[in-house]
Amino acid sequence: MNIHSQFKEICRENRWRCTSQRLAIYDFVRDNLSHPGVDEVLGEVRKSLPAVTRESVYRILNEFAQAGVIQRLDHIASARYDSQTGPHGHFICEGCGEIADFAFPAGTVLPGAPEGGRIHHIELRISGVCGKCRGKPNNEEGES
Amino acid sequence: MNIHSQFKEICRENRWRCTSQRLAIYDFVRDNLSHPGVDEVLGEVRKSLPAVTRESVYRILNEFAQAGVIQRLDHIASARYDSQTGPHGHFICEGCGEIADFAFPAGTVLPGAPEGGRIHHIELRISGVCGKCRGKPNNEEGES
DNA sequence: CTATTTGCAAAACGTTTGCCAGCGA
DNA sequence: TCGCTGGCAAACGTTTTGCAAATAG
Repeated sequence: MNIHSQFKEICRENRWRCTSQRLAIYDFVRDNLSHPGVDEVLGEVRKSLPAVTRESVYRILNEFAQAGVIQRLDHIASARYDSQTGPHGHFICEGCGEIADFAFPAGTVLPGAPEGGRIHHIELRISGVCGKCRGKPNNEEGES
Repeated sequence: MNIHSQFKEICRENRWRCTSQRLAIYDFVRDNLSHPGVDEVLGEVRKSLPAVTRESVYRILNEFAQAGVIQRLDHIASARYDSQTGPHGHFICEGCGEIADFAFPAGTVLPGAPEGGRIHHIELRISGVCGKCRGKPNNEEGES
């Protein structure tokens, strides 16, 4: 299955129109391991579609993320501060934004600093929906 | 050692003036496990110092974070997207903003969803300074 | 007394939104 | 044809910055 038909499949699943902008963005983002920002995507996509705007890139990437095709990495909307500076875990609710701490499971092995680098903070970050926010009206989440 | 003298100690270490605003913010943030945002801190601090501004809270919290007294949780400045949606690790350089993937160390135990919640993404996030950014001029980081 | 720090105001920045024309189905 | 979508422009909220007055040392 090539990228184009894979894309059409995804469009059908999500009831999206198969537009050139969506395809170009999907084409660049899919299998891309460089964690691009909006401007990287915009720059690349404009090589084939010069008229594309930043706003559309935002809209489409956010659609992709919401559908689970890709992941958006800035889970926390605005600045939050934590007095615990040592390694621990955070569960971040996408519904209410609440952040809950948890300890690392026993036996967790922490990776070392990359070649020549230095580590400041280690955080096992889990994003999802908390118990309170599931069961609320307008919540897409299934029950199971 | 009480909080006040602990605070004076920290001020001395960082060559800060020991102002009432800094003390009030330190007082609220220190040992606080609720991951407060700027407005939570502002609201609490204004109970004792009604004239404090949001801008000062930002400035002081960011100083604290830079000194390592607390941690700021939104490590990623602007939106970044990742085609890998499964659990993996990210090393985020505070200097250049680059994000590098790494696999979980063998034997890593992933925690389950919290009571009644659902997990969307799992990420072991490490922030620090990469090899390239150390050794650069204007870099506070020591060598060792 | 001096240098730092605050409050104020405004800028800067990234992101989202409303609307109409244009395009896909 | 119909309605989703993209481009445009403008709004929006958060965070940062320049400056003069206030204040700690």
